[in-house]
Amino acid sequence: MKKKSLSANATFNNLPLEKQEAIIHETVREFAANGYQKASLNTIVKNLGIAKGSLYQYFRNKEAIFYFVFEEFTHRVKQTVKDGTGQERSADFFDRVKQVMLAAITFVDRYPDYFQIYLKVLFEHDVPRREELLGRVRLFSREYFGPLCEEAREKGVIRRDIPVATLIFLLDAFFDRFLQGYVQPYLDGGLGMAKMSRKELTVKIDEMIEVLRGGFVGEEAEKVKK
Amino acid sequence: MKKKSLSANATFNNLPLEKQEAIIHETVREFAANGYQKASLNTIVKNLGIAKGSLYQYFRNKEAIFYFVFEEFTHRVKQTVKDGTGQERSADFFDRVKQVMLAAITFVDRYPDYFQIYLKVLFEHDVPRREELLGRVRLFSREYFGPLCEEAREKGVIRRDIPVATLIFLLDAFFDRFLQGYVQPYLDGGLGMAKMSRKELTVKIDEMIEVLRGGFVGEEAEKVKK
DNA sequence: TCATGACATGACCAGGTGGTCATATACACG
DNA sequence: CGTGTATATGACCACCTGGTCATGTCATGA
Repeated sequence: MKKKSLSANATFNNLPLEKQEAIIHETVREFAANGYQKASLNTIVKNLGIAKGSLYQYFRNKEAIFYFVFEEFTHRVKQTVKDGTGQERSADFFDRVKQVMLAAITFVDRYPDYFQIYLKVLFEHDVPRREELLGRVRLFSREYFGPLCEEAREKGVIRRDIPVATLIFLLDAFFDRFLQGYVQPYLDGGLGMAKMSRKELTVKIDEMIEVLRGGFVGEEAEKVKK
Repeated sequence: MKKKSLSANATFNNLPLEKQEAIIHETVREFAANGYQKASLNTIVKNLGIAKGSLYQYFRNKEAIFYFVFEEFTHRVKQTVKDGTGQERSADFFDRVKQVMLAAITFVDRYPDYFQIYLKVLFEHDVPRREELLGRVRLFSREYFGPLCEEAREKGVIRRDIPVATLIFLLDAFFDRFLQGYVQPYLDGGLGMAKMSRKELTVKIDEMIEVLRGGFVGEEAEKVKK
C-alpha cells in the first residue's frame, strides 16, 4: 500500500523514502519536545540540514506539518491496539482491561515521542483543529471502554447499582493516569514505573486491576469482618 | 499580617493594594490562558494600561512574575484544604477522602485560573524551576493521602494484600482526573460534571467513592454470587 | 544540445518576544 | 520655594518566529 497524505504536498510524497522518514522523525521530535506553538520550524530545518523553503514545498504551513504528524500518530495507535487486543480475545472483563493496558504500554514504549505529542495537545489550548484531533483518539473511553462496560454490566460481571458512565469515567481516569505516570515520572506517585521491566509492570497492573475489581476494602478484609 | 514576597520588588509591595490586586489578577489571567512561555508581558501591560517599564520595576523579570503568582497559588491551596478538612475531622477513611475532594472542588470553583496555571505547569516542560514548584503541590499524594492510607491500612479498614503505594497511586489518579474532568469538559468522559450543582456533584462523588470502596464488582453482586 | 519542470535555496519580511534605560513626573520635606 | 527621591513611561534593542519568493540546480527526454 502506497503512502498518501492530504496534508503533505505531492512533492513530499515523491521524495525518497529515506528523506521522508528523516523529515518525519525530526518533526515528531521537535513537536514532542515543544508542543505545537513552541515548536520551531527553523530548528527543524537546521537539524535536517535543509532549507526552510524546502519544508514549505513539502507542506503548506506549520499547521499542515502538525496535522500530518498527528495522522501518523492515530494510525500507529489504532494499529498497536488492534495488534495487542485482537488475538486471544478473552471474554473476561478484567482480562480485557489488562490487555488494553498492555497494548498501550507497548505503544508508548515504541513511540514515546508520538505519545508526548498527544499529551501536549491535551493541555495546549490553541492547537489548530484540536477538538477534531483529540476526538479521534477518544476511542479509549467511549468506543472501547464503553461497550466493554455495558456488556459486563449486562452479564452481571460488574455492579449494577452504579451508573455505567461513572464506571467508565473511573476506568478512563485510571487508564490515563497510568500511562501518564509511566511516561512522566513525577506523576507516578513514587511508584517508579518508568524503570520497571515488562514483568514487574505486569505485576503492578495485576495489583491495580485487583483493586479495581474488589475495591480498597477487598474481599479478604470483607470476609474477616463478617 | 503584612504581605511580603521575595519574588516581588519593594516597589510592588509599596503600591496601593488596589493596584497590586489588579496586577495580580491580570497576570494570573494571562498565565492561566497561555501557560508560562506563551504568556505575553506586552498583553499584560496593555490590558492593565500601564507601561512595560513599570512591570519591570515591580518584578525582576518574567520568571519572577510567574514565581510570585505560583506562590499565591500554593498559599491559596493550603488555606482552602485546611479550611475544608480542618473542622469535623471525621475518622472514617472514605469520609476523609470525600472531604478532600470537596475542598478541592471548592478551590477550583473559587480560583479557576490558578488551577489552570497548575495544569499548564504540569504539562509544560520548560517552565523555570518547574520541579520545585510542582514538588510543593505534591502534598496531596504524599503528604495527605500517604498517611491517610497507612493509617487506614493499619486499622484494617482497607485491604492489606496490596502495597500501599499502589493504593495511593490509584487514589491520586482518581483524584487528579476528577478535578481535571471538572475543569476541562473534554476529560470528563461525557459525565458533564462542569455544569453540575454542588448537590449533584456530591452524589457523583459518593458514587465514585462507593466504587473505590467496593470495586467494580461491588458487594451486592458479590453476595448474590455466593 | 537544449528545453522543461521538479526540487532546493536562503535572503528577506512583518510582527512578535523579553528586557533596557534615559527621561519625565509627582510628591514629601526643609 | 527648591531639592531629592520614588515611581512611571514608552521608544528602543536584539532576537526569534512563521512565511515568501526570486533565483538556482539538475535530471530527464526529445
